[in-house]
This record gives sequence, C-alpha cells and structure tokens, in this order.
Amino acid sequence: MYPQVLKTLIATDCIIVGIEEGTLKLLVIKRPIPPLKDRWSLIGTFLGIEETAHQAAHRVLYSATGLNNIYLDQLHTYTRPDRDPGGRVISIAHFALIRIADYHNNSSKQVGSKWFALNDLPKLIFDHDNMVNDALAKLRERAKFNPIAFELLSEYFTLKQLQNFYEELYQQKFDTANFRKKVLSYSFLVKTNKKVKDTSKKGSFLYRYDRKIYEELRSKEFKIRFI
Amino acid sequence: MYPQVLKTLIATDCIIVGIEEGTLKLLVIKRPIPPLKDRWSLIGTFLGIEETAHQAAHRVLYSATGLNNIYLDQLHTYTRPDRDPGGRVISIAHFALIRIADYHNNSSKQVGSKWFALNDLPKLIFDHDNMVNDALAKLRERAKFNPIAFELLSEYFTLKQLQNFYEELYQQKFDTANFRKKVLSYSFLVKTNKKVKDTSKKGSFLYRYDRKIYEELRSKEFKIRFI
DNA sequence: GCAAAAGTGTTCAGATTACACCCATGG
DNA sequence: CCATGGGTGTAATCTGAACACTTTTGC
Repeated sequence: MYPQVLKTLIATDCIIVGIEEGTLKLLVIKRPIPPLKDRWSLIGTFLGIEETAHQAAHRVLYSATGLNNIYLDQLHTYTRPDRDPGGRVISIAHFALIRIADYHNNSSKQVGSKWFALNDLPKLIFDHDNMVNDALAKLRERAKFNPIAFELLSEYFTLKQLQNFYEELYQQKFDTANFRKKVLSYSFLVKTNKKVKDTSKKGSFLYRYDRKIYEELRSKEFKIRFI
Repeated sequence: MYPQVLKTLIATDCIIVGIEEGTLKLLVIKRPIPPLKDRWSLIGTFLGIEETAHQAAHRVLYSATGLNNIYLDQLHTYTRPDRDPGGRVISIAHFALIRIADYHNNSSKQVGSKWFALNDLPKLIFDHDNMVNDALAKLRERAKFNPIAFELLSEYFTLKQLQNFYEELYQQKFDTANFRKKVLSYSFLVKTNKKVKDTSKKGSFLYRYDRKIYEELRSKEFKIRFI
C-alpha cells in the first residue's frame, strides 16, 4: 500500500530494576548474538509480526526471569541511525520492576544474566547506558506520586525497608519520624502482627500494601505524594 | 547482519497544540494519501534513512507550519499490528507546542491543515484519537512542574492569559489572588511597563518569561511548581 | 458615579521540618 | 544494664485555600 520507503527492524529493550539488601540493581545479560557478542547488554528482542511492543517486552521478560505479571512501562524509543552497528534498528525501551526474591525463587530463568548494583554497572553496548539513565530519571519522577515501591519490595516489608528504597533512589536521607508519619497518614499501608528481627533486637513490624485501598483513595482525587 | 525477522515502516505523528483566544487548539490535516485519503489526521511522515524520529518530526513540523525551533517532545510509540489498515506501521508520536500567532504570520505553511478547538475535534483516523488523549494527559502532568506555558503564549502576555492557559488545560478555575502570588513568587516573570487594554478599561501589564532566570533557579534545586 | 476587570492583603487550617524523646531486647 | 535500632510527640515554620478588599478607567 505504501511506497517503498525505509523499513527497519524494531527491537525492544528492557531496563529491569530490582532492590536487594537496600541496593538498587539492574538485570543485564551477556549478549548472545553478534555484533558485540558476549558483551553486557540490556535484555531485548525483536518485535514479532503479530505483536505489540508491550507484548514483545513481556515475552522477553518471561524468558529472562520466568516471571509473568511484571510491572512494565514504555520508556522511550531510540532511533539514531548509527545506534546499532549491526544494521538500522530502532529500539522501544521499556522499564520493568521486579521482586528479586521472586526471581531467585524461580527456576526457569535464563542463563547468562546477572544483577549488578547500579553504582557498579559494567559498560553496556550501544546506547544502553543512555537508556538506563533515562529509565532512572523517569523512575525518580514516577516514584514521587505513584506506588511503584511496592512493585519492588516483597509482599511484607518494614517501614525502614520502604524508607531505604526512597533513600537509595534519590540518594538522600529522610527523617524517619516524618517519613513514617507521611506514609502512614494514608491508610493503604496495613500493619501486620508479624515482627522481623534480622536488623535489631527489638524487631520491627511488617506492613503490606493494600492496592484496593490505594485505588479507592486515588479515585477520590486525593493528592497522594510519597516523598 | 540480523536474520530476516520483521521489518516495518516507521512513522512519526505530531500532536500540535496551540492556544488562541483562551482556547486550546490542535492542528490537523486532511490526509493526502490513501488509505482514508481526505479524512482528518494528525500530521506525520515516514522516517527517512538517515534520520532520527526527532529530526523527522521537526521536518514535518516545518513543512506543516513553516516554523523551526518548535518545542517538541517524544510522547509514546504505538505498535498495534492492526493500527494502520495500509500495512504494518509503527508510529512514534511526538507533541509540539506552537505559538498560533507565529503560525498565522507565516506564509510557508502547508495547505489543507486546520486548527480545531479541543472540544470541537473531528474524529481522527487510526489511533490518532488515543494519541491526542495521551498527549493531553502528558501535557497536564508536565505543565505542573515545567515552564511549557511560555512555549504557547506569545512573548509578552498578561497574568490573566497565563491563568487562562492553566484553567483551560485543567478545566478548572483558580483563585486569581493565589495564582498571581504563586507565579510572581518566582522571579522569572518580568513585568514590563507596557499595558494592554483590550479586555478592560484599566488595562493590564504585560509580562515576559525570562528563561535564564528560570534555569538558574532550577539549577539551585528549587522545587518549582506552577499549579 | 458606577460597572468591571486588574490587582492586593489578611486570615486560618493543614502540611512540612527539625529534633528531642521513649521503647524493647539480646548480649 | 546498656547500646542499638524501632518507634513517637511536639513546637516552629511554611504553604495553600478562601475571601474581602482596593485601584483604575471608559462610558
């Protein structure tokens, strides 16, 4: 139907973020195909014929981690003609948030992939370093107003772990008293009667995030800020 | 280099927004090519061989409006396999902010294009209605923290015009006293000694936006909210 | 002088900040 | 019994919303 103008390959690359022991980490892979085979790379794939970019990203996430139902959002599309020395390929980058514990518990994950702390990342191929920076910037924006912390933390977490996530993401300390008051002022953090004692003698209570309560609040047009 | 997987056409479509007489408007065009020739459509083009999406969007904006140096930002990439009945085409949507007065003053604009008020838009082809909705949502988000109002208003404007922009974008009224206090609390709105008398007998002072001052403020990590 | 838009001041409630303080417990 | 991290209370300050008010000018 259309005149024969440029046709290109479409890729999707995923910036996969998780938090472990208070440190933000990124899942990358030793690139399995040329060019630049065996160099560190984001995990990606080419778009299939009957597939949206979102579906392709979910497909590659499943093959990399064995997990479904992952938080996934389109980030930006990278189109520089020389970005991939293997040919003209544009890449629709997505970012994904993962509970690393779930990842470790899952057997069907891909070999050759590895979690790196953000401040210890190897050089990535192509423009993947840019993608990571853009993803982190977007994550910082989004985390101020959206409950994405709970996509990374495990189901039950302490308030200190929650605070650690924000401190790690924004690279700054927050006052504990004020932080607790703020997040507890909303009702969607539900205190359980379980205590965990791995960081103190007193032990600290576990909380869980109640999505229903959050969404009800949100629908009432409340301004909900996390930080 | 890569195996022969799917190659597709890449398009870019522009959501071109302006404000005129207190009303937000969108620039659309009677589609010049089949399929759906002569139906209302966003203005777009196919990506050239040695071109980024950003460059292609600027190219199509120039041909549509005769203007360069337009505020342009990537919005989202639309990839549904059936989105274009003419073939598999993915579209990298951008949104652009225009001073409509500049547009009218310019002779080299494309014929067949037309400004519609947002609440009077005709049905657009393909998924272009979705694109418009997504663009407006993003604009609303962005306008809270970024000085994009000044990309739409002319160089000199009254505070009432500025307020009108926000009232139009968010479809709600703001208290004039509080609005003025807020925007004037930052120093980047510079009062001139010119008055304009087309809406009142008293007349109202014109202000201009000083980008340098804004950027200096911003670099000092101030939290700058517009609304 | 008066209507009408431009522009200012005052008040009060709620949020934010800084910081001092209490609590529980394993060693 | 005390060091340590968990958890709470409070006063000072800042911000935002509401609304009453003054100013200027053409008719």
